[in-house]
Amino acid sequence: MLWAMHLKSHKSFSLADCKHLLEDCLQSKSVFQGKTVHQHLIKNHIPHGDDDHFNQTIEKLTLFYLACNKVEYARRVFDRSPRKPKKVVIWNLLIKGYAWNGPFGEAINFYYKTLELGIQPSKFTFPIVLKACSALQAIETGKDIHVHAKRLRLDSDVYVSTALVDMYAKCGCLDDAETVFNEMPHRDVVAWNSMISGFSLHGVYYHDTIRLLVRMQNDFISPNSSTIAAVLPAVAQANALSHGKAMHGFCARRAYIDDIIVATGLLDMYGKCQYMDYARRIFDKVSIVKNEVTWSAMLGAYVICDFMREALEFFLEMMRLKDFTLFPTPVTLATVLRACAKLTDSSIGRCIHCYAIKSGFVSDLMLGNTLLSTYAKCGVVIDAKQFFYEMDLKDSVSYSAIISGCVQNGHAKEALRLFHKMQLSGLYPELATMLGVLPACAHLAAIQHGSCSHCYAIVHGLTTEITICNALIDMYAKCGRIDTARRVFDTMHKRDIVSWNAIIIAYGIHGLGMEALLLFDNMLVECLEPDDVTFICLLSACSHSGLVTEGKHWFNAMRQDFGITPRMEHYICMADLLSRAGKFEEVCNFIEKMPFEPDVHIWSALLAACRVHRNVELGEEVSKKIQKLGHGSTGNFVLLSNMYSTVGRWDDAAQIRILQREQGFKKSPGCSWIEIGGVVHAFFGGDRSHPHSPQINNKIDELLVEMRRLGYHGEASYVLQDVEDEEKEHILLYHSEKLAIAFGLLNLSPNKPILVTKNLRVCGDCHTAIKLISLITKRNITVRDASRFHHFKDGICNCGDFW
DNA sequence: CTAGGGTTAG
Repeated sequence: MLWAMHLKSHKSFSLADCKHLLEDCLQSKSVFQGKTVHQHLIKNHIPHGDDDHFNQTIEKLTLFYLACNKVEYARRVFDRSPRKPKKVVIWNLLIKGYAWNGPFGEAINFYYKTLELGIQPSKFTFPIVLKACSALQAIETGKDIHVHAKRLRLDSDVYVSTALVDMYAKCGCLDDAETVFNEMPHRDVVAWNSMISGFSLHGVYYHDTIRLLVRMQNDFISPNSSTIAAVLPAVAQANALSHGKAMHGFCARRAYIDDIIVATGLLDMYGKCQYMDYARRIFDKVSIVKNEVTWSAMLGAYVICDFMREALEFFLEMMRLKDFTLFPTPVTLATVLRACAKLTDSSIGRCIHCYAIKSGFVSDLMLGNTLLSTYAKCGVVIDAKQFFYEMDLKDSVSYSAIISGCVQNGHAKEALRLFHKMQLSGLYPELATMLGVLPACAHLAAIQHGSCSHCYAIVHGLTTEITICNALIDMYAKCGRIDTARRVFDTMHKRDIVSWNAIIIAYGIHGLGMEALLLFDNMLVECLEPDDVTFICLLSACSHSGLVTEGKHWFNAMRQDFGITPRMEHYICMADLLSRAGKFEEVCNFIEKMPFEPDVHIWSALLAACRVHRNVELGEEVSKKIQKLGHGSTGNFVLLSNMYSTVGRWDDAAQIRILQREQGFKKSPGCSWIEIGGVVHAFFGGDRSHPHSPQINNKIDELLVEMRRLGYHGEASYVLQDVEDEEKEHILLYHSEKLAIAFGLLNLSPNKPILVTKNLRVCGDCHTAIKLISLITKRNITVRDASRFHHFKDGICNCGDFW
């Protein structure tokens, strides 16, 4: 009313009018009207009023803008007014505005500005500004402010000291938090809650959290619902079901269960402890209104407990609810996406993506990162990459996700490129980043990148993490440095089952089966329970070293002595072990007695052995079975065709190749690579694209002369094309592994070992040739192929010519 | 109160 009157009369407002108007604005929250009054005040009244008037007016304006959630306007009150208010209450208001809604740095800036102006902070200033410190994890600033509080003797105030405890705890400085906490003259429930939630937040301190909870009760302070809500996530993470149940009982007695936050916490705890029924019962029984967090937690419980169908149905149920106060949030969507990733169903993922776009959530960083990793986990790495490039805000999680996504889908080189890009963009690699980078180095056998990553991990204190060491063991082993892998293993102060599995298979792929068995014995001596993966590692190690008796023994023992039922993978290892050893009758019996239908991998293992042992009849039979299963793969066509060529049945070999082409299977080209000076050089068969190609070919010709003298003639059977023998030798000479080795001989000093990596299995002719090259050049040559390491030395390969 | 990236085997 007043407002309209004045607008019509074109009269200017008096100071009293302004105050009235501001009250009015505070009620209606009309920013526009408030701004008009603000401008008027600056023009006409603020410069002339006395201090009291000035302070009152500024306080009202600030309050008004903050009530409208307009911190930036509130700030303008300060910036534009001709003098600065001297009352700390007013400054506290603005600091509070920033400390609650950000940008948090401004809260700290304004705090220091009050100091500059000689205004003494009050006991209300400290809790506010400390909140901003914890939001920014600005521990140094927090400590500085702690000193100020001490100087003013405000640090013993219960509000201030609780805020200090909270700040230290949230910044991870639990020792400092506890010191302040212990020095408090008396502690109320809020102080206890700050301390407890600090420990609870950093999930690793579960026992300290519980210890505090007990201490709290000894102090005759009873936990309230906030205490329980703070502790439950830690209980959930620690999978401490018995504690969780006790808390459930406690909550029921105190009727805390009617608090939706507590109920959600309990539900989530049961879900994470795999107690689906209890979780659902809480969800159904809750008498108060459930919010979107409760729904998301329930959805998460379904996903964790592996009830995927139910999870998706539950999500649809939530979408169908005709409740306009309940919508899926980014967290809900991220949880459904986890279900998609587990189901490897990218089509549902795409639907969620669409929904996210429609509801304006795509720019949510957490959701974006989940979406990105879902695409990668579903194997559609192209979509993952596209989404990654289109994200306008990326953090280290985004990079970690795309790096792992690339590695898991076989794009290791791309992963290293992205890692480099990440560093250029000023983001710091974290634990999870390195857990993506190290497997990339392992895949590429890029030892220089690998050891650089190792250095990075040491400098950043990551080598205390078991997971990092496990990845390092694998990386060194796959880069041919079995000794370094062992050193990492030996110097770990704590090992888990993955560490043992990694080192066992490391020896396995290097053809050191006896060492692998010895390590397995050590593991049993240390009273560590082997798991199903351990036996896959062990059996595969036996297979690579032809340890048939030992393999059979442990295969039987795993069920009888360790209570582990063999999975398909274990049967595949056994089929591989027996057939490599040429025990065809035994392997056929073994397959017949399997408790499930043999899959394509079983037959592939057998087919590969048929080629090595030239067992054509069985090979043909096996190949028919593979065809029947409809799982023909390029590798199997190649094996069969190679087998026919080996025995000189060229027509049949050609027939298979035609069939392969008809069915649309392309042989992936053989590719070998070698890392020199941190650069990975890759070669394809007959490749002349490398700048040093002439020198490489000269080197091969030079070697050929000596190899011929030692009786080498190209093993024509390894050439797929039906061409003249002389030409065959020519094709064989420029196989990718030979090119890479020649390049290594040219570029590495004689005392350095040569490591070449190949994407497929090494070809038989190359195997013979490399043995001779190791003899002629007196060099140790290592070739890592798709399944294992071949160490060539003095004309012998440690695989014993079986691979 | 719910929530993103992650080591071993085939």
